[in-house]
Amino acid sequence: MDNKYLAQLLFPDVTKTPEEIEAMYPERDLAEGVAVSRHAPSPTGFVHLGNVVQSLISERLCHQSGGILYLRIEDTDSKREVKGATESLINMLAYYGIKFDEGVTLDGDKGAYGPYTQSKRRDIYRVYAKKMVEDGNAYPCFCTKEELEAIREEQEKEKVSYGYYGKWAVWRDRPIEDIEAALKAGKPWVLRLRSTGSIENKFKYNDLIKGEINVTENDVDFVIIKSDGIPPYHFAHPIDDHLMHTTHVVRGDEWLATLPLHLQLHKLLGFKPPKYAHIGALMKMDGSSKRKLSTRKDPELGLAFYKSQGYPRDSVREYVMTVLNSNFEDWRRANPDADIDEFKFSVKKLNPAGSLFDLGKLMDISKNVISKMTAEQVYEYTAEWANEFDKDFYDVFTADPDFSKAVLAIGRGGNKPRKDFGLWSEVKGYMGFMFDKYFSLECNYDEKFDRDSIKTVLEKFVESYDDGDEQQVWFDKIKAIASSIGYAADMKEYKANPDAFKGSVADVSMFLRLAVTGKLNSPDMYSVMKILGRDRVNERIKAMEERL
RNA sequence: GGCCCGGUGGUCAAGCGGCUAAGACACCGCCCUUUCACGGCGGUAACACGAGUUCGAUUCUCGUCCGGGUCACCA
Repeated sequence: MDNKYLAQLLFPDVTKTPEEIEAMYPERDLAEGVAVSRHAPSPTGFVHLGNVVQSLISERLCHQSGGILYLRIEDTDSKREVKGATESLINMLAYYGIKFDEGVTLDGDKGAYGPYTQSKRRDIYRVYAKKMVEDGNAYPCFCTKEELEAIREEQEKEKVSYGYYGKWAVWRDRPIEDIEAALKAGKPWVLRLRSTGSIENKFKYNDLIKGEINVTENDVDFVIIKSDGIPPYHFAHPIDDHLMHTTHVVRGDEWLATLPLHLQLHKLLGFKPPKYAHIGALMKMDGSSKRKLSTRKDPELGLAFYKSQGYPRDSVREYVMTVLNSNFEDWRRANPDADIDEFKFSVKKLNPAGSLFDLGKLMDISKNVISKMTAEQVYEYTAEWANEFDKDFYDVFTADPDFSKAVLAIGRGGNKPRKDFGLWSEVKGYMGFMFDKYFSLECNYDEKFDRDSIKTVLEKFVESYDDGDEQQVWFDKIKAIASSIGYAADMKEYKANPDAFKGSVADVSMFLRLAVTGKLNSPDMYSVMKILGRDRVNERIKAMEERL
């Protein structure tokens, strides 16, 4: 068959040559060993934690070596595309601190290797598709969906592996006349790879993460140009990554199965394949078994969820890092204040299996991250979060910034900061009582304390409270009250002989705490009262007296 | 089902032929404490199973089992 003739027949619109395209994508001027990688999601409208994991690995790989990271949008499947998805993708990745050097941005493409959106690269792909035909590496297939289904059914019956290969590849060796006739009849067609591989041939491949893996050559004539004229991922990937000079590809290990195909395509196109790093998928507990995190089934694990729950961006990053590199936590302990990017990330340390996502651990990390922030930072982040997700609280919280910041400053700083919350959404529960609007009694006094004692404590406190008192004076007064009603003023004394007292100064403090904050746990009472001011403190305590 | 990947405590995770098998989270105790916290100390708890190689296997090999992934004109 005359391949040139066939190529012209199939792609009469393609006039450019691969050489001309190549000329538009010159070698990058980078030192040897520098990584160029990309994050290449498809705009399905759902940003997953897996996106952060993947992009973070790529990002470290690139920036640690002084290389380039770019964002490419893989939208070759128009059916799956969701409007506005690209935008939210960009926003979300930016929110979590992934910095791209080039690629798609909110203001269009940035960089000299674009376009970075696959749907805009149709003409480029077709040049290579035409070349594939010219080289005898591809041919048109006019099978209908029904015919393909029939083939599959037959394969199921014969218990052979599925796919368009060997004798099942019915259009692979059709004479040119048949093709011309089908074309003339206006039948839709796809372009298929004329696979040169055989499942008899196995070879070893060295994956950056999985190490040496056994693979079998691909013998399936995969579709490389769909009937809409656009290539599927398999064909767009080698072309894009070659032209954009990608050196490292980080992707989920669901791609492992098609690695032979990708390698084959690179070879046929005359490209040098990038290094692949296949990472295990993030898992989730489903009943009693693990399963891959699914975009369909687990919307609650999308990034939008974390954001709306108020997980600090830095926490998510720290958490992902601990999952990726087990020595990260040790490093963090040794360098508590270092920038996360100073950590030496290593792909070799990546766990080849998928990890189960651990919300509890994330929360712990989050609490630590927040505990290291200044009151100012906590205020800003909380306000930012509340402004989007809890408007009511936002208004109250930001009405008097200094007041809020003063509350947030309690127990902050020093080397043993409080760790009360790990989510911005928890700030309201933590300090809401400081605002009359949210103040309420969340619990009540234990039955074991007699009401008269409580009442006496409250009364005496109001009588003596002066918000100008130094903390020591303030506490001495509380101690005095404790002693006066038979409660131990000194914890040591109380512990030594608990039966000699009705309770301790801790209990007395609790009486006051509940009255003033409505809770059993709260930041330091002295500071709380001082910020609240004498009037409001007395007001609340008196209100409590009346309830008793 | 075929093919591929994986299997250390509840979870994450060190370990690369010889260890009482790290550490972190969670959980449970105790201690510290001028309240609430923070913190400190300690505890429960694991090499899926069976062969083989070896003087010796969590580490190597094989089989079994289990889990996951993939078999599209989706990525």
